[in-house]
Amino acid sequence: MGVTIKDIAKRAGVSYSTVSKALRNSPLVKEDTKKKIISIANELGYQPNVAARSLVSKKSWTVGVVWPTVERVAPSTLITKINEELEKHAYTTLVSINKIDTAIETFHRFQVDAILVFYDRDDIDIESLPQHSNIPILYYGIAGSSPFPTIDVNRKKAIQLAVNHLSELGHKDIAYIGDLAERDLFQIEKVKSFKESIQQRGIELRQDMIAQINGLESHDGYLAARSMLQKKQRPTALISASYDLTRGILRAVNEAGLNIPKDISIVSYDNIPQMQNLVVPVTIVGVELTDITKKVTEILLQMIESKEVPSAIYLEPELVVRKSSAPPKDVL
Amino acid sequence: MGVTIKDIAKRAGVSYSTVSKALRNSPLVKEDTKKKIISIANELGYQPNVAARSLVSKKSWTVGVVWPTVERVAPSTLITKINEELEKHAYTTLVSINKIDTAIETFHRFQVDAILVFYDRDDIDIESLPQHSNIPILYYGIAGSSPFPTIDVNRKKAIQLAVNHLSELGHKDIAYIGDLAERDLFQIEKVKSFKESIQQRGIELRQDMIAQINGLESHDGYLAARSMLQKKQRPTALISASYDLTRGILRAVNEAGLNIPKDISIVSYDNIPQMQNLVVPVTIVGVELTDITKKVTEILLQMIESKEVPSAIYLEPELVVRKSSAPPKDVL
DNA sequence: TTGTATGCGTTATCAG
DNA sequence: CTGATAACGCATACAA
Repeated sequence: MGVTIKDIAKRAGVSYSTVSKALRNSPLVKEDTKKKIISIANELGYQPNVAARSLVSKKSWTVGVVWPTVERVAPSTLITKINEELEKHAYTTLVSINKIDTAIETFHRFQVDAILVFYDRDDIDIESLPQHSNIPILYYGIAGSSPFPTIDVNRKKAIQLAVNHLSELGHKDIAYIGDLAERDLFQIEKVKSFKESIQQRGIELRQDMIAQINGLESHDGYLAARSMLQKKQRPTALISASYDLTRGILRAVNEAGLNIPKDISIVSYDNIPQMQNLVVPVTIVGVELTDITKKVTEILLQMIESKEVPSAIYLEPELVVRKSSAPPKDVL
Repeated sequence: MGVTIKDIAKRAGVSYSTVSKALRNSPLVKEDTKKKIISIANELGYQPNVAARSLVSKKSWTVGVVWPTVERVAPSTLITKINEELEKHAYTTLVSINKIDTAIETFHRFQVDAILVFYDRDDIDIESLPQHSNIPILYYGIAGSSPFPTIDVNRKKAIQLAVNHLSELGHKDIAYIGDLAERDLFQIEKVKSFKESIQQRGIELRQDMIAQINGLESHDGYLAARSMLQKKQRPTALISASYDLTRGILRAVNEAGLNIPKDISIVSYDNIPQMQNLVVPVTIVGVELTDITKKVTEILLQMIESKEVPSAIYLEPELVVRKSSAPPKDVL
């Protein structure tokens, strides 16, 4: 059996309520007694029983993260960072990889203080979700796609920034390389935004400027870019949907003997530091990772304190211009 | 506040102890009463409070999984499967992505029934781990590298099988493609076994037959294979350390215009179904995924029932010969 | 400054 | 079959 405050009390020759106070660092306990109790607790390897504690205090100091698509790499960095951030505020995070409804159920049973849901597929059965949960639930995804408050990094706006940037430089033949096959809301959102933005700039939308690929791995980007570059009317600029794709694209461009940005410009989604360290520092659009984690943590804490939060929180993406984008040849 | 059995009792006009029994499907409650109570519970959206339950019954029906290296893709499928398997036995699994010692601490506070630790780095501070835990801990890794009982899929043996298979076919120039840069125990173990096995077969160990690569992505395998194939004394067989690497290797071989298995044989680690669906069905070594998940679950359940388990459980890898391996040309 | 008593939601034991 | 009641480990209002 685990060691309890009663065991400590016995050893210290005090009542167990004094132990409880001492361990919670209450000012109502003499320093000497406190020290003694704490040292005994450490000696015995005491771990407070969450069950008992949260039963009485109705707080578990735990945030549940719902992450049914573990296989996807993208959110893992994000989750790691959010975990670190929450730790600073004394919260522990626990992850469930079950499907969304059972995961939420589990976290209810565990009485976590808040739930963060990651989900990017379009196959959620909204009906099956608890319509009013007594535990606050925050969604990370696309505003409006779920009944919960949602943090949206505004992929729509990000792609728009990319298109506008290239268009302002004078590009007319802009291609988009991103996954179309997956039933992935984030990818769908980005392609949609590409089409809209192109038309808003008064550029004719050519279907062959949208790559047909089936994955988000580096190699998928490579293949897509290669076939793009072989076209008779080759694009003068490429927009990539992710870091991994960009790496592949860079390889294809290199193999084709083209110069970036002289022969072709590249703008990539994903605002992460690694983008600077590629063969050519790449122009990027997106919300900075630390901005996301900070915001997510902030909102979660607000929800826990039962403050009102808006139903949609948009994070503003930025455009960071680097060496990979420049005016096209004919404009120079 | 959440709804409790007392709320249900009030609505049903019975005592809350009757409700408790009814919900646990006790035979001591009349069917009618039971039905009524259950329907009220559903109506109210009742969720049993794990805190209270595990406080009295000393069982949380939960297994904690320690997985500090979320960014690594490899274990994710495994964890998903283990989760499914445990579900069949009424257990919930919760994942912690914290570092190993704090994760174990957390799970202690949550009083989970067992802890499964995934860790493949060599930088664990064994001293910092609880030396005797009242909660059973199972390690997934390399036997002997931790103080806990360990499930070991015997990578050593697997690579040996690969080497022997190729050697028996008549190959002498066998190269190994796997990551050497990472401080990853699994990779280290495999390279080590390659060297030993080669020598055991009386083949001279050439250092240039071990690829120097820095990652486990498909593209890393591609690059490594390409440079291998350009050597003056080209290997007649390649052993790959993982599925992803193999995909890259296949591409490189194809580009070089070589035929598998006529010009070169391929044997890959990772016993997963996808291996059959590559351009050439690939000969593989390793323990089948389902064998691993079944075994892990079995051992976990045994530990929970406080049965003794051996300190090292080796899972026997198998060799599945497919189209990608054949005798070298000179032997034909 | 310390100790006593109560209750959190549930299960389990015992009496009705 | 059903209903009191004790106990699980802890925090806290209150008493000493």
